[in-house]
Amino acid sequence: MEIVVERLQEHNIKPSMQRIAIMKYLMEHRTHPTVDEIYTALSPTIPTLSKTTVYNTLKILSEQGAAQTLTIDERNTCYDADTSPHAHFLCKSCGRIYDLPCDDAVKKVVDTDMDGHEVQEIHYYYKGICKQCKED
Amino acid sequence: MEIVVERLQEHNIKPSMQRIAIMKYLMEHRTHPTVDEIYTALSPTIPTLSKTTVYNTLKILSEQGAAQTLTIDERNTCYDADTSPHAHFLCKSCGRIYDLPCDDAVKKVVDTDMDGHEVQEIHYYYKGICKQCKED
DNA sequence: GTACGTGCAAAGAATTTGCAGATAA
DNA sequence: TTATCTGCAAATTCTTTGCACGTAC
Repeated sequence: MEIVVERLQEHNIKPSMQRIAIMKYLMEHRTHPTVDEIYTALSPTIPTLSKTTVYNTLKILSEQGAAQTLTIDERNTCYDADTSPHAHFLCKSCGRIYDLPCDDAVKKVVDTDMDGHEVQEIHYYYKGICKQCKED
Repeated sequence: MEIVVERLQEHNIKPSMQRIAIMKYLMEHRTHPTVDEIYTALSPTIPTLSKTTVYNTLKILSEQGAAQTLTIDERNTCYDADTSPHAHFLCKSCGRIYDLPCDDAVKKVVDTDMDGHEVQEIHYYYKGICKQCKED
C-alpha cells in the first residue's frame, strides 16, 4: 500500500483514495487494462467511483510519468504501470497484450537516426497471433 | 493514374472512382492523413463523396495491405501508403508525423525475442518535439 | 440480373466538458 | 479558507451500421 502512495508522490500526484486504488490496480494487474476494465473492477469496492475520475486519474498518471498510455489496440486505450522501455505484442485473436523485452540494439536507434528530433516517448508495438492462440 | 489502379488491383481491390481517388491521395500526400483530412481534401472534387466511403475504403486498403493504419496519434487514426517497414515520429507540438528509416537491427528483433508469437505487423512510434519546432 | 459499391441518416461507443458539491491542507 | 478532487449529466467526437439506390460486368 505504502509503495503505491510513494509512487504517486514521486510523480507529484496527491494521493487521494481513488488515485491510490487506480494506481494500485495498475501495479498489481499487468494486463494493460482499459478505462472500462479498471472502472468495472474497482466499482464494487468504491461504489461512488465515476468513470470520469478514472479518466482524469489515468490522464494524470500518464502525464506525470507514473503510467504509460498504449494505443496498440485501435478500439481502446490501454494503460501500463511499467514505464521502463519495453515492447508490446497484441494478439489479434484473443486481444491480450504481452510485454516483451526491448533489445538494446533497438534503443540505440533513438540516439542515431532521429534527424534532430527530440524523443520523449518510445512505443514498440507488434501485432499478430500469440503462442497460446496458435496452439488452440 | 495507372499506377494507382495497379496498386489497387495488386491487392485485390476493385478500382472504383472513389477508391482510386483515395488511394491516389494517399500515394501523393505522404503526410499520414486522417479520414477527415482525406474527406475534406477530396470533397470539392467529388461532391457526392461521403465520409462512410472514406472509412470503408481505408478499411479495405488497410486490410488488403495497400495502406497502413497508424495509431500513433491518440486523437485520430492516420493512414500511410508506404507499407514498407519504417518507423514514425509524432511531434507533440505541431502534430506532424515524420517517417524514419527502420534500422536493420530493429527488424531482427522480430525473429528472436518473440516468445513464440507470430508477428504480422510492426509499429515503431516515437513521440517528442521535432527539429523544426525546437528551432522556433 | 446479380453482386458489389456508395452515401445518407441513425446508432453506437469512447472520451471530454461544465459545473456543483465534497474533501482536504 | 482556498485549492483541489470528485462525480453526475450533457455534449462532443469518432466510427460503425442499416438500408435503399446506383453501377458494372
